[in-house]
Amino acid sequence: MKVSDGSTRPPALLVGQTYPAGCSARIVLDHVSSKWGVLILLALSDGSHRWSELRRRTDGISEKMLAQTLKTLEGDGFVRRDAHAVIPPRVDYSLTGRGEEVAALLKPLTEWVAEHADEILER
Amino acid sequence: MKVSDGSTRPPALLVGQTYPAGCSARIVLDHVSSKWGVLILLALSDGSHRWSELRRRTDGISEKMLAQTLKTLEGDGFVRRDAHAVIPPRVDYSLTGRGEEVAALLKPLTEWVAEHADEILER
DNA sequence: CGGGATCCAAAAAGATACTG
DNA sequence: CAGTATCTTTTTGGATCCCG
Repeated sequence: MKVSDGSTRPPALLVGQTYPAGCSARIVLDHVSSKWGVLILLALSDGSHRWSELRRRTDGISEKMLAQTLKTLEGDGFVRRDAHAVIPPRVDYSLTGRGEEVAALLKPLTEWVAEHADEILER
Repeated sequence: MKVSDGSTRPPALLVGQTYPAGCSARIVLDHVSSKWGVLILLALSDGSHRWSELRRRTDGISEKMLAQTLKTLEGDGFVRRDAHAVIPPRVDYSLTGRGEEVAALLKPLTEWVAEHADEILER
């Protein structure tokens, strides 16, 4: 008899490992802790922003990566997208409740890094 | 008269932005929050481990990326490398004080993600 | 065992042009 | 303005060989 639940993903925890490759935690962690994911979650942590604002605030990001990262974060339910039917178009992005939760956890990390970065890189 | 301090890196903060591209905070943040950086800091947060252990614990990592990530984290002063002059060679990796600090900040994030990942990805 | 060096294939990121 | 489509460049990863 088959006991598989049909999932193709590895379990969340294996003894002696951090997380198995391809497990759900690794997938979501990659989204959240990705180079641009962190910065966008951070940029949205002080409220709603438009596409063009996010592009400026997230210095150095390409349009492609902004679109891609926003879609990923929206797909994970971290970011809400509000498109207004006006001309010229206006789209606002903001954090969901779930997004606020991770952003709150991200914040201490980024603050610690910002405080110590110069010291870390000197030499 | 020139007032530059000789640094080629942007300042740590600019109004209306998260962090400027290429600034020290962004550089260190990329190291810490990188796909493998997070997992290795996490793997070391419960104590010292050997190369081969880290390779197994960090499921899916290649030798190349393990070496590269360890060097980066060592260069940033997050990881300490202890090579014992024995045959066969034995090298232990552990967190420095600074490494413990970031790992402590990383932990709540990874735990939150591990707890919610399945729910986030379902559908 | 714990790597470093090299070469190649694949994937991710970036730049740019174009569109509703 | 807010993207999409396309092309190029960079980064990553795997495999292999070598060495102390």
